[in-house]
Amino acid sequence: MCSMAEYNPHEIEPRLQQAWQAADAYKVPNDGDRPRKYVLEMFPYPSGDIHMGHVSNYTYGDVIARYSTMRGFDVLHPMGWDAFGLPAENAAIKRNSHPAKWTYENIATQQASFQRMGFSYDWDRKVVACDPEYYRWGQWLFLKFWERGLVERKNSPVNWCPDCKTVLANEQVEEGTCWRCHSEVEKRDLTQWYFKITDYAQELLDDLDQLDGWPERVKQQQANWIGRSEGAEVEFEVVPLNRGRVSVQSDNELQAVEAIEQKPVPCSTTEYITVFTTRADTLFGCSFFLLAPEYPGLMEFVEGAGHEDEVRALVEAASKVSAVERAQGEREKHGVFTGRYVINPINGEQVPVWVADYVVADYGTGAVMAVPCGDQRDFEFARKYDLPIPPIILEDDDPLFAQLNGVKERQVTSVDWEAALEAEGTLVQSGEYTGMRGGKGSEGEAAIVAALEAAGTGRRKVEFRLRDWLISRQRYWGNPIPAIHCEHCGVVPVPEEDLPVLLPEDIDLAAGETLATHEAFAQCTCPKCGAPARRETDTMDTFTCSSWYYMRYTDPHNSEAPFATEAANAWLPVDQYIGGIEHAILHLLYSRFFTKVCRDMGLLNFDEPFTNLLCQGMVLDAHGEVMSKSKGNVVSPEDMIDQYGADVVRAAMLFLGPPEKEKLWNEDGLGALDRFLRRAWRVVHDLVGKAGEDTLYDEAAAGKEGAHANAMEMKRERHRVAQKVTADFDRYNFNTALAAIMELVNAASTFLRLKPADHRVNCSTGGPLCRDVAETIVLLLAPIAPHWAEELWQGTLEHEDSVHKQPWPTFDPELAKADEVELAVQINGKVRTKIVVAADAAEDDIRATALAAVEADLAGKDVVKSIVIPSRLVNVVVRPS
RNA sequence: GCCCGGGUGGCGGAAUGGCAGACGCGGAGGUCUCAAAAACCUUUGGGGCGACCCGUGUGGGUUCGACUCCCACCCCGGGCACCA
Repeated sequence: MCSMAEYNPHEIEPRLQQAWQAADAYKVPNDGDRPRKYVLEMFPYPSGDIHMGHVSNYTYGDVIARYSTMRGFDVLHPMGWDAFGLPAENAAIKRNSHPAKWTYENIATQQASFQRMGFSYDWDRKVVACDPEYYRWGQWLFLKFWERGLVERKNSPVNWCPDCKTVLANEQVEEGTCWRCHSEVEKRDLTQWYFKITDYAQELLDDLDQLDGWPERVKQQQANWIGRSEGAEVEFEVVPLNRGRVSVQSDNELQAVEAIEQKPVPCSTTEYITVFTTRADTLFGCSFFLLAPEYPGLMEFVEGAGHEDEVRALVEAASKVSAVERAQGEREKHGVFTGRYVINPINGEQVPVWVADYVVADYGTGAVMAVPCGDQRDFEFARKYDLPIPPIILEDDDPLFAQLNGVKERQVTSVDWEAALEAEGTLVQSGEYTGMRGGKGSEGEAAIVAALEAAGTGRRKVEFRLRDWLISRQRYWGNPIPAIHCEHCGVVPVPEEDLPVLLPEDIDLAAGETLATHEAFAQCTCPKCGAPARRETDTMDTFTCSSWYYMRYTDPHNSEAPFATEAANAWLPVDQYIGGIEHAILHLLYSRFFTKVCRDMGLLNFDEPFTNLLCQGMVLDAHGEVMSKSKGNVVSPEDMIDQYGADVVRAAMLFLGPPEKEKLWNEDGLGALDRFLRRAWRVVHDLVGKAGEDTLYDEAAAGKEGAHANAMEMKRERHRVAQKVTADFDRYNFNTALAAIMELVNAASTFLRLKPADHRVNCSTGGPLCRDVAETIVLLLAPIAPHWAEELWQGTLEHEDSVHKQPWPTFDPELAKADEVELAVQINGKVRTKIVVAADAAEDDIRATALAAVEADLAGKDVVKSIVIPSRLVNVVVRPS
């Protein structure tokens, strides 16, 4: 008997990592003959050292990848870096250095940490987004998108971050602040580049239904963000200024009439203003009409109507409201009358046009028909400015309903309600539609839309909240947009053969130099006419880089195309994607969009990039607080590896709880899992008879009898646990899988202790049961503690090959079952006693045994019935006799 | 306001409608030791000497039986939000 080596991760881990690297252990071919599985974790931003979020995310991915390999798959498990972006640029400016230097240094640091963690990546497929060999294909895709009409350059109000000195996409504004630096964003009118993601809005929404493997909340968030509304657009004819109004009903209108008389009548170019509404059923209740302060051509529209000054003042005031304030929700509404009128197409009524700051300019048409009786916002506005609130929809128990039920013409012109009726109701004072049900998608709505369609003044319309994706950034460290501005030819794409447009390396960012001021970069010739021209100096949003990197991994060295369609279709879609919930909208939505466009280009043959999505919960400190430098509660993965080794860190992370839940990091877990791996290490040694002198057998406690029973129990436990762990791995419950492995180790430990001395000889010289238990423990732990398992497999268990190339342990469900089972016996659902019966006992026998066991409790009661649940319990239902 | 999650011991967390609290942390007691660490053993939801009683956010319901399903409410977390 040789002496047992102590578990020493600090010696084992570096040695095995080198061995794996030397053997290219995790390289996967594109043309393997095993079934394929693509396991992918969201690639990191190289922001510095790795943190606990990385440890969590990539440990899950690694365990799933290793498990999948053992289950017989060729597993694609790559890693790369999302390397463009502002943090690198800011760090470079601060240190008077270059973003590339900072980025590549951090990549080296992170890669070393990942290797120390024992992650099984195919490093041959490493993708770095700021590498020209990668970003040239991002430019190529941009050109292809452009050819397909999915690139647009337009002027509109955009979100500008004054700190980051760049524009932001809608998705990158959080409560009116920049998602990175949380400075307040400003609205600016700028000409920018867009990807027309809205062309895919409907499909992006519909296909969420295909994503059975995605968390419900992520799909919900995307659906919310896309924000589909079914309704109708309705055209309101604009009353020309010179026609004016005949009757005057309010002071506001009186002012309007006076104004018209004083001013020359301009020639109106706008004949109709279109609105979008989901409540066409309430059209008869439209008593005023609203335009957003940012409504295009607003000032021309009000010119000459006598209220220009008020309108201008309101527009100015609205523009000063900060995005943060705007995001704060319910605010006091402000508006002014414009002096103009439009005609309600359903009843020919002229209604006054107001400008109101609660109308959102970039949703629908920026114009709204106001129905104060049916919309709370319009109601509040009408109250504030003393505008009429004609009732056209009522609940049947409304006192007014008795009076207006069936009344088609307007009798009541305004009501004095507390709030609008936004629910369903019956239409009144609504002409021929009176008496119909009103509400979203109601009978009344359908009838009125049909009438508008017949009259040509309205039609069905679907609106989306989703805006086009603003992709241009006024920053250096990004992928240059491959476009050229020519005085003669306009905006021209860079010819494909000229790609990549290389990001110049010589730039002095600290001195304020930008691509726009970098003349050597900006000056070029027009590819169409050859005249001197200027290059586009904006770069692309980094999210364009992360929208297709998972495609590149399938064919990372391709110099002819972003990837070979064959390779991509063979591996993709990603079978298991793993990442943080913070990307629920941004990255996941953009990637879905890219996939659909690439499909339409014929590059891919599937609709959705990620079949299954695991959103891991955040790692918080022991008190549930987010870890941050400012709070000083950040723990360093490197320090933990130094102290305990990677396998302990991995196991401790997994043991915290189920992956999708938030995890409270507790240092005690490291000690616990360190103890466990050491204990399991000793048990494996003991099982195969390599126990040292120091191994403690409790000879006194060892029973003289029952050795056979103990062995049977050990065997049962081995099969039960293998079955349980397999099921837990399949549903990614690694915490309970670990708990089950602990039970197996505990059982083996007990088995060794209780085993009579003469049996010990049998087992300790490699008895088949002990060896099977030892190998099962090692194989079950192999995905979680890869170094620990490899050392035991190749060292203690003396196998040639790697444990990570072994098939996953099998189990026999029959052997996992006990011969005898304990059942609870309940009376009326309360446990009274327990009985032990044969596992395959007949139901009637169980019932008889149970009834006999509780006989004393049944005195004076009638047994109504008894329910037998095999292997669980017997419930005797009684009633007093 | 609308839409998703989630409330279980001192703590992290387990439980296809079937004995609530697996596994681990922490606590208590013990073995070994001159002592300590390590390791190992016993014990540990609350109450009661005890037979027993009470316990999964609250209140109802369905069921032989509910942490689990249904209804209402409270609290916590997240998303959207003046989106017509």
